[in-house]
Amino acid sequence: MLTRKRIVDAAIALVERHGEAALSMRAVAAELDVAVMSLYNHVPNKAALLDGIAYRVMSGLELDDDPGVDWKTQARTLIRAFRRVAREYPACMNLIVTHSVELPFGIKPVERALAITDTAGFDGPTSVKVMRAIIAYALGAQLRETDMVKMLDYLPPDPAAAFAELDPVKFPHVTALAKELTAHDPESDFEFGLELFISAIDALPR
Amino acid sequence: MLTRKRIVDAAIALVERHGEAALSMRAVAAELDVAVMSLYNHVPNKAALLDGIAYRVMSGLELDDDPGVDWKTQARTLIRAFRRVAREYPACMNLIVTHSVELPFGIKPVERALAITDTAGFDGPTSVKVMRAIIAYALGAQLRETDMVKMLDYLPPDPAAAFAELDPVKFPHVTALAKELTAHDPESDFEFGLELFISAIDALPR
DNA sequence: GTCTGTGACGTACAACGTACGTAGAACGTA
DNA sequence: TACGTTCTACGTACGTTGTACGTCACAGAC
Repeated sequence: MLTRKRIVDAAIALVERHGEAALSMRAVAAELDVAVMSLYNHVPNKAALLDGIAYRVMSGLELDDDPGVDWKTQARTLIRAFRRVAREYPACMNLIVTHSVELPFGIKPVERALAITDTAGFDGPTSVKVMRAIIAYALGAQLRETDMVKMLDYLPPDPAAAFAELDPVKFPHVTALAKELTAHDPESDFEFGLELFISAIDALPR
Repeated sequence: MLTRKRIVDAAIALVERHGEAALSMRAVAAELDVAVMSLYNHVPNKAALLDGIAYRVMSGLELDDDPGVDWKTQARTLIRAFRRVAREYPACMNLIVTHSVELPFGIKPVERALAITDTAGFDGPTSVKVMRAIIAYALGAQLRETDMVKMLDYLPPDPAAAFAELDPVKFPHVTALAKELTAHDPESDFEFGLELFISAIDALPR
């Protein structure tokens, strides 16, 4: 029996295995060993399938509310939950952020974030701005990461050498930091920015 | 005479007028009143055309180096230069960030950013991390902004009402902040996050 | 004149999303 | 058992996309 759930599952598996470009209705149908048009009995169109992927993936967000700890720990936990999902479905997450499907986040995470900023002591308008800044950072970090991967794919076998070959007079810092610029530890990069953000929020006047 | 420059110009105009989805080789050819395949004498394929768009748009970045002011002002100026470009070519910028074309930024802005963090007194590795965090934020803010626009398009005529109709018991903060959540002032949102970031960087140990 | 590019173009093809019509299976009702 | 209804899987077909390939007109060198 064909089912919307089975279709979305197959689509997710397909995207994770062969990338976003491989996601076509025909490919999904082949994956499930059915005819293409059979899919349309359960999914109105491809955009809806993307929405289904986004919803399914985002549903994996673990929003365990532990009101015993301080707001900073709560905030870190929430953001890292997002990161965990992104690590579990990297290709799908990339698809979600770049296609801005439906509400990019559900409402539950938003509620959770606003609850956290509330316990941190901020008024409503400030809470919304803080949340938006964090969302922007999380989305952007995700984007930058896939950019980085793509860049390293394109670049010659030794990217650091390519950087170092630039004119050191015109690009003194880039050439000097060639090693750091091509090294790539997404997790520590992300954590660095996250702590930066949280400390800045902490320093904000109430 | 058909020219790569004319092709890229036409493509940019087309994207800004009718959106990314309207960018097809055939549409560009029609815009220039030439046959489709003539384009391929100057552009190897569509991906290269996207790269051309990205390069052209990003070249509009004004990187006026004014070493008289403190690093915070320099940083603000650099980031706002990016914002200015994004405001001038919103649709193209959206295309660039979502398709992560080529080097997402050129090398010159990177050099400039590292120079700024250098004068701020950070060592190399820290400078790279700081720069990456800022890039992530700038990219994400851009993304979040177009998401927001799309969301407001989809939502019913009065989005605030839709938010407010949610169950106030399950979503107390969202319903209470319905007005702030649907209000949308990209510039002030962006500036808020930017100042947050800069103050956090300022507070960082050297 | 002839030769050699070079760039504009037409045709053609594979892959895509999907509108539409059909056929068969499952089921309640008589 | 017979019949009508509903649901779902499917085949065919169309328009649109990127682009490989071959052709053809024209410009400049000799």
